[in-house]
Amino acid sequence: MDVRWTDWRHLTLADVPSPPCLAEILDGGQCFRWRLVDDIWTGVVGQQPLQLRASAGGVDWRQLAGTGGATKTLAHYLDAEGAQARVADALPWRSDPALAKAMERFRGLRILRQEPHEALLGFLCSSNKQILQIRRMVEALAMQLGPELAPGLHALPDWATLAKADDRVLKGCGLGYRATFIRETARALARRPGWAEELGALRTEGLLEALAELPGVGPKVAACTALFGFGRLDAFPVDTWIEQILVERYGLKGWKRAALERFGRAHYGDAAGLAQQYLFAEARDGGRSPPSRKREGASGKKRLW
DNA sequence: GACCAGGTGTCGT
DNA sequence: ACGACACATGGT
Repeated sequence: MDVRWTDWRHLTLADVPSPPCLAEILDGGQCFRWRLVDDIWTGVVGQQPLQLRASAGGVDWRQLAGTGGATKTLAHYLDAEGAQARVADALPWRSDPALAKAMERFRGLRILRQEPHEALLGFLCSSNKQILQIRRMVEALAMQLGPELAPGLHALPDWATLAKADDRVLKGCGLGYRATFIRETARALARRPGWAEELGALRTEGLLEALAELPGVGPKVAACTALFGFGRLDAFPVDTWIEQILVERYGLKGWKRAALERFGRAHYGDAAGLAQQYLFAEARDGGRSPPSRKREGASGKKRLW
């Protein structure tokens, strides 16, 4: 349990997130690899264990003692130079009060630059599950099948490992019926190690179609993988939360998810996925009751982060 | 115990 | 093409 870390270093961020916003970035449901203990975030970026904490002007961070520098990795992962802040300004917030409110409340929110592998694996676990449960599944997969990088800190398993994994081990990770999705997708991708580069060469529309050919990948998981794993800011995942907020704020009752996805991409434009992230954070913020078909329970007051 | 969860696959019309 | 339902598991 004894992990040796370097001294803290500072990373300046172009658009500084507040501590709650940093929590939303790291643990709001776009990524499932970070956990918070005593104001310090611990996670794994690719093959690199890292720790983060909020800091004036950016974040403080450190890595395992004796490992190669991770400055560039982290700067890219967090979009330190602020590419997203610039495209965010092109979103239609001037004419869209709902979006403007969310962008103001979550200033500094950003899409993490995850690897395609991590995003796909994480969102293969996501169907019909709460974010907390997804994080536990991904953590279990790492602990059970991923290479150990430091005591208690594991990378995610690769597709070849997942393809060969004992069914009982997968089920033991709490995957439920998703174990089949993961095993079958792993079998398909283990045979082509260059899958991410191949798919990455496609335009977003083609990327979404290609991803959706994988078992367990429908429109929503494909959009999340494109957005979070391939950096396609024009991808627009529509889940229960986004569906609710679009229906509520734009009067789109009765619209189907495919139609809502088209609406989102048309209305928000090239950075629709970033707009989605603001709306998602807003929808889940403040212990609002989840989008329920039946009741608006007045008792649902828990913070998920 | 019933109901729900950042959906998807598979059936019926 | 669209709607309904099952799906494993864990939490409330």
